[in-house]
Amino acid sequence: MTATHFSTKDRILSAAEALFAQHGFAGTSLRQVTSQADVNLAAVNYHFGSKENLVNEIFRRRLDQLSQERLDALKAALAKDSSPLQDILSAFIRPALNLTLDRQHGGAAFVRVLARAYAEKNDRLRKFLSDNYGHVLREFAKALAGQLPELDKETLYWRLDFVAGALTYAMADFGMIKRPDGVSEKDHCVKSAEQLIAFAAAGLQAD
Amino acid sequence: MTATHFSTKDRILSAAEALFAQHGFAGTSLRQVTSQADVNLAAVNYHFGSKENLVNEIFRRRLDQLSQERLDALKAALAKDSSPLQDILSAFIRPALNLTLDRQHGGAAFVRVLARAYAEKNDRLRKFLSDNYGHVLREFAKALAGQLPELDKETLYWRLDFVAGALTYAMADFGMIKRPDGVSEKDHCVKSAEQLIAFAAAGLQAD
DNA sequence: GTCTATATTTGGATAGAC
DNA sequence: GTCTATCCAAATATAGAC
Repeated sequence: MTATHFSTKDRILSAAEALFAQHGFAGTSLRQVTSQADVNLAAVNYHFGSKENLVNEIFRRRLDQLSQERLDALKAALAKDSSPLQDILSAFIRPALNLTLDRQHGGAAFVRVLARAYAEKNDRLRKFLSDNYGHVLREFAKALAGQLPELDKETLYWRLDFVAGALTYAMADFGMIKRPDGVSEKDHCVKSAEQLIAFAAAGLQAD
Repeated sequence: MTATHFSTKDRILSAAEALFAQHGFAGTSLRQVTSQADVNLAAVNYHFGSKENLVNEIFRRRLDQLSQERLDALKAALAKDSSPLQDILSAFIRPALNLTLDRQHGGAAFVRVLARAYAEKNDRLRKFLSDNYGHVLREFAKALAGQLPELDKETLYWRLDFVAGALTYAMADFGMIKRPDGVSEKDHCVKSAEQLIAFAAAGLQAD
């Protein structure tokens, strides 16, 4: 396979990701997917077995990479002499927000798929995500707890939930903030990350 | 109509709200709705014209009340000699979290419907919400700006987005935090509000 | 306003040729 | 691995009796 060739499987994944981002899982038909991917209707069931499994594969393709980037960044932050809160938060937040930059490869669409997944609260999908990627969150909770020794565990978990909510919201571009015309996408993303890290660090350290 | 009588229309609204919360808009069929409401399949189209209009009516029923409660609480907070940040945030956050307590009347389900609405990013629905309830958010932004004079407008809007995200996330119970067995629902809600207000106030005041 | 019955469309999935 | 054709279930919506 050359660098410019995309297999039927890849084309289906990318088309499905874009459509799921726009219309949701239930709101997207396999006919739309195969049409946009320019493959035959039967191809989805051939390559993925079912619509549900196609959804799982979309998550796997993105989250394997995102988790690795987050853990690598966390490791680097913890390896330093001091590991300020901001560096740990940065390790969690920046790789996620960077996905929103990746329009070329559909990362931006995936971010919205992820936000939908939270809203859907599909039990099987949640179990899939928890089983496969829950350990990443636990690593970060542990690292943050180390920097906030005065905080009781319960409060820490509350606040981590709030950070996750703010991040999801910011990533999926739900809010009022729109990128101004003069600002590049990359600069906007960097700014988002800085703003969120400062906000989250202060919130985590509230009295 | 007596206090204990619920019209076909009301029963449809409540059943639809509960089902939309659980399975999403596209994921819920009118057959499920009419079956759960114990009305005939044809009743939805008779009373609401279409599925889409049924969705809008669900939002109208809840948001008219929520917006009024928020604005009343804001007015009360601003009428006092001093209006600390926490009181303004409380006016925004508590009425929303109180909805999660209202299991009797389905408010808890609506909260998740609202979270879905953000994720859906349905343009017609977003316009409906912005047109009808956008002024509430602007009132709060103005009030908060008055308490944070040193903050530039752009940063304020960023942080408001983060607060909205954290609130949505907390309300819809997406995160890791689960209500412990020994704690009543009401206590859990009060605790959520306190935690979020403290977190948001600190975040808003970050350097 | 409510019912039964049904028209019409659309969806996921599969069989079987190539 | 890919295609056409098709099955079958489920969906929205409507027509017309009561």
